[in-house]
Amino acid sequence: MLGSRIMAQSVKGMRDLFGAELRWFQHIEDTARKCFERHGYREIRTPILEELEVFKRSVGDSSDIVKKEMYDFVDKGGRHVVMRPENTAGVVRAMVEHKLLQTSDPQLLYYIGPQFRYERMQAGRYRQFWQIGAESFGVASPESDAESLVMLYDFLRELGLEKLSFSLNSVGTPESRPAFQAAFRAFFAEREAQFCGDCHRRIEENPLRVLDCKVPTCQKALAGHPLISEFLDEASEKHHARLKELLRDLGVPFTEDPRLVRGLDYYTKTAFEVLSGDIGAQSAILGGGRYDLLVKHLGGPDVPAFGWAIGLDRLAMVCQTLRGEAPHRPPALLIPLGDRATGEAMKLARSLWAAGASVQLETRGVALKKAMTTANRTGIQTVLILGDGELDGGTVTVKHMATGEQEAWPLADLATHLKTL
RNA sequence: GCGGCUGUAGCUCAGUUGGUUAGAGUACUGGAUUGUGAUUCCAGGUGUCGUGGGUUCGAGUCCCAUCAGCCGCCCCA
Repeated sequence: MLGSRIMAQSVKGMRDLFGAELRWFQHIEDTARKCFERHGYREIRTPILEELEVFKRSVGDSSDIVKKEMYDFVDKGGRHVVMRPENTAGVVRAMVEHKLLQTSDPQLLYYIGPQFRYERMQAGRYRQFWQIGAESFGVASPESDAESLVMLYDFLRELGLEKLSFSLNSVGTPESRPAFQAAFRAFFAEREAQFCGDCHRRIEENPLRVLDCKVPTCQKALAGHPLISEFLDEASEKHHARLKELLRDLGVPFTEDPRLVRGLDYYTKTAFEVLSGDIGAQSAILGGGRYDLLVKHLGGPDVPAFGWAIGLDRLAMVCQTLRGEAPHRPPALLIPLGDRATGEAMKLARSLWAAGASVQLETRGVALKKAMTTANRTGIQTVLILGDGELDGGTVTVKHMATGEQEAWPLADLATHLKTL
């Protein structure tokens, strides 16, 4: 690299995770695993690269994701592959490929991993972003929707997000939707001139999204528009009514949003999302719903499914805003003083590690003052000082950084003491 | 993809109508205090002024391009 500099900069939209933010990621992931496993969900990990066709057939050709946001390329074997823009399609593909749905047993799965979309950068929107999601296959009942939503709700509460509320809607089925779409198109045609250019595009590609338009004149023109709920088939309607009843009984707060639609084409019946005001315009932190036809559509058996995905980057942002530092327990710092103690400290630390205690060992051989400064900066709460005096007495001097208090602990009790901190 | 804003020390920022040696706070390093941090005092280096080109006797400052980030839209997690 003579005469030139290495560009020390990550690729646009890609970022490094470390420090306080990564601690939130870790805490959220740990909490998710614990919550989901408790419900009987098991982890699945699918590849980042999938065949293009997987997303074309699941997410939908007309979606922005497939039309312009995918990292796709032709590999050396001539395969047109995509870095997954979401994880549901890959999970379904895996379930079908491994014939895991040739059973009447429900299959409950969750995933945690990076996803990729080529989008314009903005706060909370990255080109590599992380999602946590859960999918349940094989159960068509509203009880299944409710179980999944309760798990999600309890997970978010465990993270301390108690004020969030779900927006809920039913988008019906392919049988019920044409009637609604026809009515909606007719409604649109009557006042066509009042709608913006984007809406004219939407009415062709994905009519439901016209309901989402934020242009004030469009919202005005939408007054008295046909509601999806007026066109629902009986099964969808009963399903939706029962789900709402269950959620009320279970104390899961939700508001009905008859205009709620989702960007992915595969949803049927239940659709929901949660927004947060804490992250600017990038306000959707999670979304999901029922997708009873996707499995069959991807070549599998006719198996109903329900699932959702959370944006981990945005969730971490919300947690940081609401709660500041992620909960974490830094280890104690063991500082040896003098040659004799330096040798003994290593053995002592080893026995503490073996006993399951958390101890960081000061190995620089620096002055106590210097080591204390480091401890203070690192947020270490407990410092263990081991010098000649302590060695002779079979103790270690323990300093509690918050109070400045010191005491002598017998070496024999050290591990148990540390674990109760 | 569309519209707008910003880029100066590790961090937060100042820097006059272009003017010669680029500043403050904080953080950092050492000392006051050789076994005690966060407080106090003293001393010390903070830097391709995002990058490249242009205008000019002279550019952190003006112009163009480019890169990165931010805000709104679009979309979504």
